[in-house]
Amino acid sequence: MNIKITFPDGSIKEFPSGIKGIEIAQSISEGLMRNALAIEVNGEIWDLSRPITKDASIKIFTWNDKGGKYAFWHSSAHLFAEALEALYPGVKFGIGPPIENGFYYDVDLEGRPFGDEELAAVEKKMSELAKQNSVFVRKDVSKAEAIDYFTKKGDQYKLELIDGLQDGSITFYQQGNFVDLCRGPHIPSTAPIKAVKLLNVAGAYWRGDEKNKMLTRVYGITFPKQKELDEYLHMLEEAKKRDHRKLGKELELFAFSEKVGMGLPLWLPKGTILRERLEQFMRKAQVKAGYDPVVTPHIGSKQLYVTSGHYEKYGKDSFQPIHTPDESEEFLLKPMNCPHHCEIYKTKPRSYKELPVRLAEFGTVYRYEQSGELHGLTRVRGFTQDDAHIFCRPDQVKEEFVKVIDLVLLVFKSLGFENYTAQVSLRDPNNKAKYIGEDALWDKAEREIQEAADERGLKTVAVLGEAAFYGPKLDFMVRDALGRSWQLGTIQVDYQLPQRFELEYVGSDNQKHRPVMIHRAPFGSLERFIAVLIEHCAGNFPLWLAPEQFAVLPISEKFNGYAQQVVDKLKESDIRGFLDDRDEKIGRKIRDSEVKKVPFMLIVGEKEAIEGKVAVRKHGEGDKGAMDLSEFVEKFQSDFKMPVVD
RNA sequence: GCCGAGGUAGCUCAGGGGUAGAGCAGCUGAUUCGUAAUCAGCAGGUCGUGGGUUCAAAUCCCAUUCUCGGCUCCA
Repeated sequence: MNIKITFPDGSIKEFPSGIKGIEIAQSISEGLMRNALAIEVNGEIWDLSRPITKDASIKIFTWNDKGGKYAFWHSSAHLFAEALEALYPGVKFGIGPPIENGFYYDVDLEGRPFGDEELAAVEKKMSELAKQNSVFVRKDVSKAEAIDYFTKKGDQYKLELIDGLQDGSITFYQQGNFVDLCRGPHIPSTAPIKAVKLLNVAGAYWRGDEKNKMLTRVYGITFPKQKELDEYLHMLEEAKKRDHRKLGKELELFAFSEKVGMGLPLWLPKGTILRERLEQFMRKAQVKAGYDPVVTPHIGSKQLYVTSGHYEKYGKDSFQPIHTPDESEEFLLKPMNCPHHCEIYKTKPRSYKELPVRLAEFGTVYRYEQSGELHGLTRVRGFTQDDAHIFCRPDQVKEEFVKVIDLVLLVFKSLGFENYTAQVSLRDPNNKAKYIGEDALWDKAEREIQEAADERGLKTVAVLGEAAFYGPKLDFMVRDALGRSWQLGTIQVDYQLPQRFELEYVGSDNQKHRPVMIHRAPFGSLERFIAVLIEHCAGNFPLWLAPEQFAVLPISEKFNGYAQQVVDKLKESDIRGFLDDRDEKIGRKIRDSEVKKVPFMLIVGEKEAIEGKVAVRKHGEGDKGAMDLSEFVEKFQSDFKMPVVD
């Protein structure tokens, strides 16, 4: 009996029933057969050795496909497990999935030490085993068989996994002496795994629950060619050079001090310029968008946060209350600006005619983050949000939300953030106790967010369990140099705080109504935004943001006088820079400014002094030739200016 | 908070029981120079902190703190 196989290009061929993926690959070309790693059959990824018995649409995966890489790395995880078991008999295995770059395996070494030396030994064993070209064999097993096997082996983690599986849908995979509970798919054999690197060891709670035992997670990556591994490792090295913590130190943007306290950044003069430029940019954009700036204190009475619900939710895990000499008073460092803004809203009766009221503040907030969470500027304990709260009528929610989306997109566009993900952060439906408020309002808010995103044609990804405790969010996620994803901009619809603070407005019907609040921060926090910005531009900031836009470099001390005039004139035009009047050769001065990533170097010597010119050199590009100072200013004027805010 | 690895001069790093090292940065002097490092000299550290072992500790042990990689968390 024949079956119909549909190829990705839409063509259909007939094959005998029971044909294997690898045979289909062979029928196309010998080359494809050699490179094939897995096959997609009707949307499911299969082993190449699994017989296909029904009509199917197929796609053959090679190393160039994500599906192919996943199968490759999944098989590599098994190879790792095989090597580990060979060296550490009795080791117990958790889960070992492929990930975006490589794979990991969670293992229980029962206290046996596992460091760099052990890593290297396992790595070596993996390469040895790979060369044996063991075939990955898939085997259907009954639940009883599966339980029996792992009971004998004494692996309680696998037994726990089997417990959650349906009888009849359980498969084992074996290569060499190693058998694993696994749904697959796998590559045909271990031979293609030519280059192996175990990257690091970390702790990970079994099943991601901190109440469970912590297992040892080993991260690794493999490639079909050594060269590809070398390139990957080189790429990692390059990414590390863009790490904002490294550049922040080198470019003197910010610092941390043990004495000040962990997670409390100190902004150095150059970093402060950067920060203030971004702040000015946002202030301008917000004035145009109808926001009113406000300022509120850094602390607030405990009662404020009891009202908002933050105290109940985070009180124990926050900085603890500040006490006054009169013991009856308690104040909290503000972890949020919204309660303060609610109180501003309440300072007078509001009419439906004046809504929406948009209150904006660069509010510095303090949150007690767990010590292990702190990470450069991306996760800190004191940071400044470009916060604002929009108080509007229910019929204005969508329109206001869309306007905020536009503002976030303007920010991202102005700073060249093109690779963001718009994430709709929803409630975890299985854990509603984590959230406050009625279902109906949550559903409404979630619907409004999705509609607003759709209206702007945003491609969104919905993620359950990521909502704030008072409402769903639209989060804009951006990756850092090492591919870690961070939340920057965020927009939230909130029906809860207006209730808790009993916010009201008088409608056209002369009745009291409850406004809706939209929380929003396009940058998110200046700290995190700047961290990601640094990594995006590798410290080469857009000219309008650069802390130092130019350096004037005299050829020798004889021209320091003229050089100073140049500096003064540029400063008059609000262009930032400095004079390098050190007794050094020009090559040295250029090098130092290049290393500091100063956008423009203006070199002045005898010729320039006589002609009243500057020799312009652009960072990373080189000599642009001599020109009048006014010509220089004019030529790059648009770059010096802050992006136009529409 | 949890698991693991680290902390030596301002920075990057060597040294792993026997008098604290290098390069860069800094300071002083010489040099006055044309597009990515001029030369010479000087100075700089209770080896994260606190205990312990030892005749002797940067080095070995314990505790603590901070940093790094993950996990959990993230208003």
